[in-house]
Amino acid sequence: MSPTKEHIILTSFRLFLQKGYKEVTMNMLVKATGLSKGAFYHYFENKEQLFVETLDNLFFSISPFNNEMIINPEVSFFDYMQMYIDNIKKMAKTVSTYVGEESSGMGYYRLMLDVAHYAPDFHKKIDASNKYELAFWRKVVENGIRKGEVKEDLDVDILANHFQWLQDGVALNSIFSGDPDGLYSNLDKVFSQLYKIIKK
Amino acid sequence: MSPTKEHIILTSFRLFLQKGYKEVTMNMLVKATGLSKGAFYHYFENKEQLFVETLDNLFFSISPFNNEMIINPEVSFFDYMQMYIDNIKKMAKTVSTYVGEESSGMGYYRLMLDVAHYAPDFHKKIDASNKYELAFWRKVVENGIRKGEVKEDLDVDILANHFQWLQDGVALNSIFSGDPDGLYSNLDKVFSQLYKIIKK
DNA sequence: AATTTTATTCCGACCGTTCGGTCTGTTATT
DNA sequence: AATAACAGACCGAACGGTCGGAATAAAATT
Repeated sequence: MSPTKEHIILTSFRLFLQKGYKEVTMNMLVKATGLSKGAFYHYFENKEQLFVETLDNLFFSISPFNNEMIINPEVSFFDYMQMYIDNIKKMAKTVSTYVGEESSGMGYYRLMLDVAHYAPDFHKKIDASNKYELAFWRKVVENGIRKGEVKEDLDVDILANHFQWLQDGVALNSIFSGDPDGLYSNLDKVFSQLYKIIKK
Repeated sequence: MSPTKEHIILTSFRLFLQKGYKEVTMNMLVKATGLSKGAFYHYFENKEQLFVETLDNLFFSISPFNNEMIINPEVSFFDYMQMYIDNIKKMAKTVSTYVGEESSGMGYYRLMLDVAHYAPDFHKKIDASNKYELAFWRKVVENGIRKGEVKEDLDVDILANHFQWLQDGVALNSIFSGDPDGLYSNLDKVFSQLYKIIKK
């Protein structure tokens, strides 16, 4: 990909993440990139395609999962929990790298809503990502039960969902309360206590 | 308040809830109300003030709490949990009454983001509402512990937050997955299992 | 009670601005 | 010489908002 195009995409992503699709105008993008209208419409058909291509390149690369997250039967439930929190932390760092300092994580949710509205196809990708995350928790829970670390009279699906939902809720709340750092400490606290009561 | 103004506010709220602030144009509102530009700008200074006033009248009246939710020491933790779920259900029903059928609950979150952006003062109200909800859970948990229904070696604050975050996470997920009814069943499942493990 | 005056409510054509997008021309690359 | 990479003036449409006036209701005067 041409360096100019890459520059456009990165700058656009930053702005979309800060303000959302509708709030970002082409002239803002032109100004922010230091380029011209001509350059934009040379590389992209229209604003919507630019948005979609931007998402395709960067939005879905932000994921709390990496290669280390592949399930290893040796690793304990507790360690996976910590690993998960670390990855959330990394992901948040990645987002704030793109977005600079402003707008905290609010833009991330805004963008998810825009995705649902302007690029309904990507909605499936978000769905798939959620499914993947759920499958992760499912395996971790199963593993924990098999190893005798976690109580066995618990419904695996519900507990897997429990962790995922809890993470979503904490993230949502830390974003809306404007306390991005609360995400980690709160996640740590509530996960630890939950672990304490599901531990055999 | 004049019936016309009330009509404007209700119609506007419906549309804002469906599409978000920027996506709703004055002409759409004019058409939807069956009135005219003149009528709008007779009652409101500009679009933003209309938005703010609409929120003030309707958005903040939607709350999962009503008079029955005042803490009664006689009521068990379990019953409060059920009551809470019922109120969530009622709240969702209220929203869908306003919004008609479309747009599910996605619009609710979109509107919360718009609130944070266009009416930062209301951000405090959302905060206050969260604090209130948290205080509710806190009392319920304390009461549950005092009555010997809930394990006493649990941190009250964390557990109170736990329930609230969990609710947020389930709501967020059911909205994004486009399964509004999943909210109730999932909430029921995960709350029940959580209850099982915090029960003395 | 009838009539005039005043104020309110509402209409819709219209305004300036901004939006996404186009098009012609210039510069750099091959 | 030909093509790709940009620049930026420009366009029609749509935006939020204005304004003079018509319709209606309320108050005042006769």
